[in-house]
Amino acid sequence: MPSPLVLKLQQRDLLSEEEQRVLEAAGAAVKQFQPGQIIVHEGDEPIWSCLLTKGWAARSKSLADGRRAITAIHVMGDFVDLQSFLLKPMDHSVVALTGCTISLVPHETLQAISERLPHLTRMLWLSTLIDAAIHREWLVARGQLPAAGQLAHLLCELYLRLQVVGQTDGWAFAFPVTQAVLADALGLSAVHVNRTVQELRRSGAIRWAGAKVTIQDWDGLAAVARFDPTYLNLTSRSR
Amino acid sequence: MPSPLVLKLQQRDLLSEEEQRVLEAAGAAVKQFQPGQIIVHEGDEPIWSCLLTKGWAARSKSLADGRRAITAIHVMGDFVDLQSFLLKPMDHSVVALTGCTISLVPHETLQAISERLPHLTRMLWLSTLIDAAIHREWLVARGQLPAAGQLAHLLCELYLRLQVVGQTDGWAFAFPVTQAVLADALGLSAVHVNRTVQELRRSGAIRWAGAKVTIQDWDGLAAVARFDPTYLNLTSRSR
DNA sequence: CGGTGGATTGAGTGGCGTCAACCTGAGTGG
DNA sequence: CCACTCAGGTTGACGCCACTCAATCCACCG
Repeated sequence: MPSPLVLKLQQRDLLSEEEQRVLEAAGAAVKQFQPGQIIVHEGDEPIWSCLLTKGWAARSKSLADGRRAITAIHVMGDFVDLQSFLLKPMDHSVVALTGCTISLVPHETLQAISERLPHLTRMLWLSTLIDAAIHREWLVARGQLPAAGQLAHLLCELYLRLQVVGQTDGWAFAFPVTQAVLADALGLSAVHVNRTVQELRRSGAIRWAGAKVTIQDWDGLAAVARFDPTYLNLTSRSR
Repeated sequence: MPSPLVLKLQQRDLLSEEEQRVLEAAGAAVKQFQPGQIIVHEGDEPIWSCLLTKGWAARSKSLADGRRAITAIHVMGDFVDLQSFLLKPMDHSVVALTGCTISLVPHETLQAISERLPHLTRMLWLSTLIDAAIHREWLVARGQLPAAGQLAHLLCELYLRLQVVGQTDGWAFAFPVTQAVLADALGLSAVHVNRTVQELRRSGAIRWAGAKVTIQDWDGLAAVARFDPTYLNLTSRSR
């Protein structure tokens, strides 16, 4: 059974046996985190990068006045701070949203990959490029969509990303995230997130109870969100 | 005289003679664009990437209803669509904001670099990571700052980026961009951008006449913007 | 059974959007 | 040399989306 990271990359291009082996062996240690715990601190200069193998995490930046902004939500298989290999110091923190299992990949290992395995290097590069594409998409949503559109967009995106790593169940997926977290991710207030969730529920596009979201009307949801999955690069081609 | 791209990368880590030579020789052709002209179309799968050697450009995404969102503003020395080397098809367009000179770098050349020059590859990777860091910073500003803060943030960022490529003149820089473009970049209406510009002028933080912006009070501007330049990675270290 | 985190609801407010008019300067042509 | 045009900047009136504050509900848990 391939790891979720391999699944994710294989979706975009074939990995050789050797590349898969190198990736599976890249983690030097495994660490557990509690919900709310900080996985990587803003300002740090880590000597390894964190591969999220279980749970949900977010990149967050806290402002002087106590507010915080979430700039990315990560799921199983995401290399949450791969960029810290080259980008130092960390300009944001990584927080565990649920209990998390993290595999620590030493920067030495990434350095070695970049020296000896050009194609695998490009695939890792690609995964940071997809992160950037997601950021751009969030920026568009922020500027142009009303709250319901933004929330719908996030749900569409997460559904597809979870599907890639086998974490969906038909049209449903586990979404163990509080509305306060969503507020920080969408740039809305918690109160307004709540009203927006209800709006989507009432429209019949989704069902959302506890930590489980079910998409009842993909087309409707995608229409509200103006969702176009191109940016996720979910097709396999030579890279 | 090194090219602006070399200047930009040298700011982050030393480039060897060979790496500089390769970069300077990477452009296979030069192309001119008029203001408003589209440099790369959304949906295309270019076989080269565009290095902006003169002028201003933006990444933009237009929505069904005719609105457009600008997700990045680029200046001399920026590799505007380096990501199209690995990320296909283009999920957004690149537009010339002024007259532009573009140097076309074939993906073949980038491929060759990635196979033979690991350090230079990491430096190019780095430059896309800085783009992503800028996206994150914009996301934070969008969610957490009022209009004046957002605009101030953009000005602080552009000032530093222009300084790296020698395009500032003391505290002043040329900023040949209409308020309508700014509106699309900040997710505001053109009318509100206008009022916000006036607010910053009145506060004494900047002077802004025609296409020239002068920062009169950096600390004040940075305070309004909650600006912290860490994310631009403007220090040299081994990468 | 009280405590606690999260979801929900209501009332009142304000930042920013829209619409629409007007101003200004640069370029053009008669 | 002036009328005209046009893009971009500026201003005012008015409305709405989303914010804040504050209370209440609910489920779970020690």
